[in-house]
Parts: sequence; structure tokens; C-alpha cells
Amino acid sequence: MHHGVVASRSADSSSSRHGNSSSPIDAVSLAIIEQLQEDGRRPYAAIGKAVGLSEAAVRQRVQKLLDQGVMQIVAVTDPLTVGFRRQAMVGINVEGDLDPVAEALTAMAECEYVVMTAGSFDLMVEVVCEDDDHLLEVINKRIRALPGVRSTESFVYLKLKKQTYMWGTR
Amino acid sequence: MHHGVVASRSADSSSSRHGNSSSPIDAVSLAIIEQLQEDGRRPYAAIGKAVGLSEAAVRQRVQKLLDQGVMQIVAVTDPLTVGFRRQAMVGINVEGDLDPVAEALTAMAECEYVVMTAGSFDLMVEVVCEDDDHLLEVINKRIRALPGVRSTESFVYLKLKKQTYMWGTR
DNA sequence: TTCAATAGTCACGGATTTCGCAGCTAAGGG
DNA sequence: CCCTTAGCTGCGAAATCCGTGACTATTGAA
Repeated sequence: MHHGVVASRSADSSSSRHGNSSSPIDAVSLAIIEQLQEDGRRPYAAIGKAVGLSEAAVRQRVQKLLDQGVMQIVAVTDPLTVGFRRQAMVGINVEGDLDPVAEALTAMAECEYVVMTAGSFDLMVEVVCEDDDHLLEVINKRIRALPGVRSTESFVYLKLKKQTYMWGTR
Repeated sequence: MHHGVVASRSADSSSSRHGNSSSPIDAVSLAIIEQLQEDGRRPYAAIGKAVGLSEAAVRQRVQKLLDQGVMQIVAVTDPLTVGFRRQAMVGINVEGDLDPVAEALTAMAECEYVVMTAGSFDLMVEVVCEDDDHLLEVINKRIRALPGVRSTESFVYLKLKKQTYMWGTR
């Protein structure tokens, strides 16, 4: 992520409550993000009215947030309704350097989510597959075949109870 | 998610081959979704040109996909840049019925992701917190205090390597 | 202090997009 | 066969988007 520094609007200095070096986001941009988390296609003018800014200012801030990689506006689908019926979280233990393994996992289309962790797993990966055969192939043939992978443990999803994208909205 | 049945466009009957309840999305809608996964604000006319449909048709299909809950168009942020510096996956073992515990977790703002699993954990939860104190409080004071929770195991995130929202784009 | 230089915002067109509606066609059901 | 439903198209009117130039603080250096 780029660490571009957003000019701090000193007007509302209370905004810098939670953060310092890594908080390039002021309260107004946060409010804009919240608006777009409710509806990614909301018009700039409507957002401006909600956050107290002109349409053009909102547009520029949104563009900057997108350019900086702070947020992205995308369609998010329910995997089940688009044909992916088997999902699993896979915990992985690695021998030696984690990075090459993580890179290889990242390159797999079926791995939606790859994270290095502290604890009894070195890596955790969310795998999204079409069916059981597909899932089996990914885990047993591709993940476990990666050099450095010592062991894996799978947690097949039975029911997804919650999935939000509301970071920063609290 | 709602299980509303999308009217099958018999034009592309190959899609509903063995299809019944779980294949409500035809190829054209999938193409539309892919366009919106690249850019959630892409104009309907541009999408129409890409998928071979009129602007109005794209608009109607997008609206239907949103109404049905098949997809949503939202802003997704990088937790780190918006002030959430500690994340963890928490595996949970439960005594008795899973549902009440899952419901309680779902109600917590810090729990972004709650899923019931098969394997050595009954539930897996992704927790997003501002700092270590916050994380400790959520895990030790709130999650472990829930009635029915027998044990938990935490995997603190060290580095997020991949996070996509490309279901259906493959 | 003074003076650029910079960043952020606003205002205001013209181009583009969105929106609502009417009409058309094909598929099914009675 | 008639009727209904669902989906698509085309077309104006309204709204939105987008580029641009001017204005205002703020910063940093002379």
C-alpha cells in the first residue's frame, strides 16, 4: 500500500483519534467510505450532501482513495449462487521460508484469501471450489504438493453466518 | 441469502442443463458481474457493449441481481489504512448447540466473518480490531465468555498476502 | 514578515449517463 | 387460440459525471 499522506484537515482535529502514522484518512474521507459501503454507486452529489462537501470535492477524494489503494469499489457475490459450493479454510505448516509458499498460494485462483499467521499454523488460506472433487484436487494435489509444505489441516465450511465489508464503518 | 429463482433465459438453454435450484445465473449475468468486479461504477452502457446487451437491459439485470442478493456493489477498504491494525482468525469449539454461539458472534461488530466448519473447530471467526488491547478484550472477555464456548485458538495475522473478491470471474 | 508553492475546495459549463416508459417479441399456461 | 409474463430495445428528459479555472488556507523558505 502506498503511504501517501493525505493533508490533514486541521478543522476537525478530533478525527485523529485512533491513529497517527498509519492514519492518512480523516473523518470526512471515512464518512465518504461509509456512504460507499452502503451503496458503491451512490452519486457524488448525494455523498457530498451527506458529508458536507461539494460534488467535485467528493469526486476528487474518492479518486484519490482509489488511486492510493485505500479502498476499491467492486461487486461482491455470494459464492453459493454463482456456482461455488465447497469452501474451506486451510491451515498450513511450512518448513523453512514462508514467502515462496505464500506466493504460490496467492497465484492460485481458488485461493481467495492468503494470510500469514502466528499460532499453530504458519499460513491460513480460504479456498473456494465448485464441488468436492475440485476441493480435493486443490488441497491434496496442489497445496500439499508445494515444496516446503509440511502439513495441512482443512476446515470445510458448513454454513456461512456472516460476511461483511464494513471496516471503518463502526 | 435469498434463494429467489432467476427466470431462465431459454435462449442459452445449455446453462440450465442439469440446472435446477442452484444455477440461477446465466452466462450473460455472469459477464455483467465480471465487469462490475473490475469496476463497480462502470457505466451500464459500457457494460452493455462488453456483454452484448442494451444499456437498459444491463440496468434491469443489475437491479435484479442486487434485489436478489446475488451480488452487492460496495466499497471495500484495506483494514490497516483505516485504523484496524490487529486481526486474527479464531477457531472455536462449542459445547451443545452451535447456533446461539454463532448468533452472538454475528452480533459483534468486530467479527467480520463467522462460519460453521467441519474439522477440529466448530466455528471460525475473523476478528478485526484496532490494537492489541482491543483484540485481547474481544477474544478473552467477550468470545470466551459466551455460554457454550468450550475453547478457542487464535491465529493473529502477521501479513495479509491476498484478498480478492473475484468469485465467478474465473 | 513576505512571498511563492502546494493542497484542497468550489462553481460552472458540456458531455455522458441514468432513468422511466412505451412498444415489441418469445415462451408458457389455460 | 388468447392471455399473461418476462425480457429486451429505443428514446427523450432529468440527473450525473468530468474537466477546468479561480479562490483560500497552509507551509516553508528567503
